[in-house]
Amino acid sequence: MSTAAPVPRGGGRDAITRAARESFAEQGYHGTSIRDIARRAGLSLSALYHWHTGKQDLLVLLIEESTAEYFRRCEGALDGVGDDPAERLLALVRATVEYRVSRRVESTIAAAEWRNLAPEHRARLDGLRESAGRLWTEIVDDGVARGHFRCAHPEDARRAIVAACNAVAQWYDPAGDLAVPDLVERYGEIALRIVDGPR
Amino acid sequence: MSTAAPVPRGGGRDAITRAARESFAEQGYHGTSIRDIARRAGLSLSALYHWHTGKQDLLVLLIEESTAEYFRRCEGALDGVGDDPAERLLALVRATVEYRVSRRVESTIAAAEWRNLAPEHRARLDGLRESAGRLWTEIVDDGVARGHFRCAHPEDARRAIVAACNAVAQWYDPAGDLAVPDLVERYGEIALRIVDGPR
Amino acid sequence: MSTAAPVPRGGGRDAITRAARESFAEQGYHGTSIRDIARRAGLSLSALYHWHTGKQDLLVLLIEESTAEYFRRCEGALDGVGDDPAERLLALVRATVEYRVSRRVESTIAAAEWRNLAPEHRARLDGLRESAGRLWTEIVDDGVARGHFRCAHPEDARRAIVAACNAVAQWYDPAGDLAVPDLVERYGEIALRIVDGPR
Amino acid sequence: MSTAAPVPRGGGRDAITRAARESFAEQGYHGTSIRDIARRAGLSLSALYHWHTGKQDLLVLLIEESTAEYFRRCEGALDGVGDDPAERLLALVRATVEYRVSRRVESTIAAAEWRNLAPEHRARLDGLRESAGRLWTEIVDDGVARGHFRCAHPEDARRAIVAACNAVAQWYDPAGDLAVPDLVERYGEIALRIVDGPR
DNA sequence: TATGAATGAGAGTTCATTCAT
DNA sequence: CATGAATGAACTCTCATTCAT
Repeated sequence: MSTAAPVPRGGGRDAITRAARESFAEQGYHGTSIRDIARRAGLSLSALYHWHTGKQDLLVLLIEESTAEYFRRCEGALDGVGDDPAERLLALVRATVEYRVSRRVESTIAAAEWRNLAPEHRARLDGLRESAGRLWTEIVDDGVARGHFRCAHPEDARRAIVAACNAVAQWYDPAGDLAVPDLVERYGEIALRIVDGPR
Repeated sequence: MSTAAPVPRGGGRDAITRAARESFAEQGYHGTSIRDIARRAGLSLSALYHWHTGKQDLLVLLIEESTAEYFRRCEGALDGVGDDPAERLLALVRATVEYRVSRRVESTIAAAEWRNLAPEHRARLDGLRESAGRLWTEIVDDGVARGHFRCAHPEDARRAIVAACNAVAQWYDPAGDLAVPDLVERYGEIALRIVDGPR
Repeated sequence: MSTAAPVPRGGGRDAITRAARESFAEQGYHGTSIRDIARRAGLSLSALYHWHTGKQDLLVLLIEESTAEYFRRCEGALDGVGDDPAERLLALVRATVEYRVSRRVESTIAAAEWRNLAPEHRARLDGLRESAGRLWTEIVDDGVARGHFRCAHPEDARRAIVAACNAVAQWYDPAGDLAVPDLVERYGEIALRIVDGPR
Repeated sequence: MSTAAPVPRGGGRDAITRAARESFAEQGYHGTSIRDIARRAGLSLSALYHWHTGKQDLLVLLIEESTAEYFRRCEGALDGVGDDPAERLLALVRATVEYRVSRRVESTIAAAEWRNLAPEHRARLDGLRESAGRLWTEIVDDGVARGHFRCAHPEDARRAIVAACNAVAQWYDPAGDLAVPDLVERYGEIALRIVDGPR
């Protein structure tokens, strides 16, 4: 099902994170044993401990890296556009959808296994998560305030948009016919409809 | 954190399912030990096995019951309305949102732990799940076909609506200010916007 | 595989010993759970404890009863014959073979599960067992002393005869063609050959 | 009662099989817990699982190895002699008796715990067992056919001989006065008497 | 008589992890 | 860099048994 190929010299670290990524995604954090990961990576248990301090370490690694990337993508996307709410909303939709399809596995792990982060790590990452959340709120609120968006319940509009974008990871098939830019456009359209913005 | 009250004689079965419900929701299926459940239920480990055949049994029980209820609610809701697509869509939104908030815990467990159902049970329940999914598809497709809905990508519209409704379970607070009928109205409005239907 | 028929009133006790007999024979003492027995008897666990004090009780019952019967049979057989060693040997062979085929199951249990008797019970039954053993020794020794049997190693002759007779329980099929009297005659012949007695 | 000496590093495997051997022999398969085995081996429970896949594995190991050895011994013994039935019978008696006393413990386990082999393993080993059984049958039948043996019921003769030889494991004391070659001679004599062969 | 409910101890097995080499 | 050997705690589940009714 995976990397049965011999691990290239020095490639141990990568092989392990890759194996952890797949295992956590398929069976969940608690459903995955550290032996599953080692086996999948084609390495010994001890090799795993040579590179990582433990199972939790692997989870943090995967979630932290991909969550940080999401945040960077969001900020980058917003940097590139003006202050028009619709434009900004579309930028955020694009960043989210692209992230969700390009980092399908990690983003799903992040969503499902967040609660299994050790408190110390969760606390730290909660900050990032909320920052990203605030970006959406600011944009929607601003759009409503300036009359670009017409929605009676901006909070719900925001939640609906985010939920719709996130759900993409659950069904999108990178090998299928639908190209990412088209996907982005579709969900931009949906987002604008939800806030009844200009189309 | 829970049922510290002594379990009345013969009340074991309920105490256990209740405890399982809470534990699975908080820590996930694999993250919950049956000792956790027994402790939470205020019973011995063996009592748990007196009432149930095992951990899997408890999971199936919770998921099956609530999934079946969801399906019943959907059909009931559609039975009560005519064949107008918008009306039918609103009925389904109402059934879904009401289910998601009234069975918040079980529905979340169902979503998160579906993969942990033993193959035999999953196979059986997959049927129910798909049937419910079809209800959405039929309505959206019909609305589009008859010109009541204007959306270029009905599949995505459907997914967005479902995702938005489902997400309600993650944040809605039954003890808060927002009443369920209002909640239903808000998400009905959002759904109609997504399909660009009559409002 | 067994008594699925409803248990006749008051027949509880018998149903249970019968079920224990079968279960111990098929799966051994430790391999049999008391629930197996109750299920096989078509009774509740509690009914079992109503009639017996526990699992050990059932084992003792079966072994003791059948061991005592064997001893009685042996003594009875010897009572009926004179003091000719060959005659006496044949009587003992007959008693043993008849016992082994008529109480096939219990005698096998006795042989296999003797070590699982609680020390108190084992001590008591060891006496019976040895008494029976002595009967063989006396006869063989007497036969040798009086010149009726010609064997250099009477101990081994005795062991060989006993082993051969006992083994009958492992293969004899009561429903088969071979009648018990014929069987007895065959093993009588074998026994006489082993001690090189008159034939 | 056993190996109290600290287990030398890397000597785990042997210590465990030795402990299993003793425990199974003394208390039976079901009567032995793997904790018993680990304790007796002077190792932790987990060490046991490091070397073996489970309790069944240990049973198979012991039975398979010793059953195979018995078969090898039989064939070896027959290879070394001509086609005279009496000679061949004596060879088989020797192989059996020697095996039974040199592998007293394992051979007893094999006899008592055969039914506890998982079906897959039992099926495989049943083959070996039957092959060994056929060796006896062929010899006795041949002896009768050629007039070297005079017995009316060769099947029973064969069973009696085998039972007598096997029983040796139950009482023979390697530390006692009786040397194995003498023992072999005694049972050879008994076997020849049973078939009424040339002495 | 007979039952259903409940239990504490222990079953076999797997867990994440450590350590000497 | 990497391994094989070993561990203690925890896992799911079954055991023989008891007790209130």
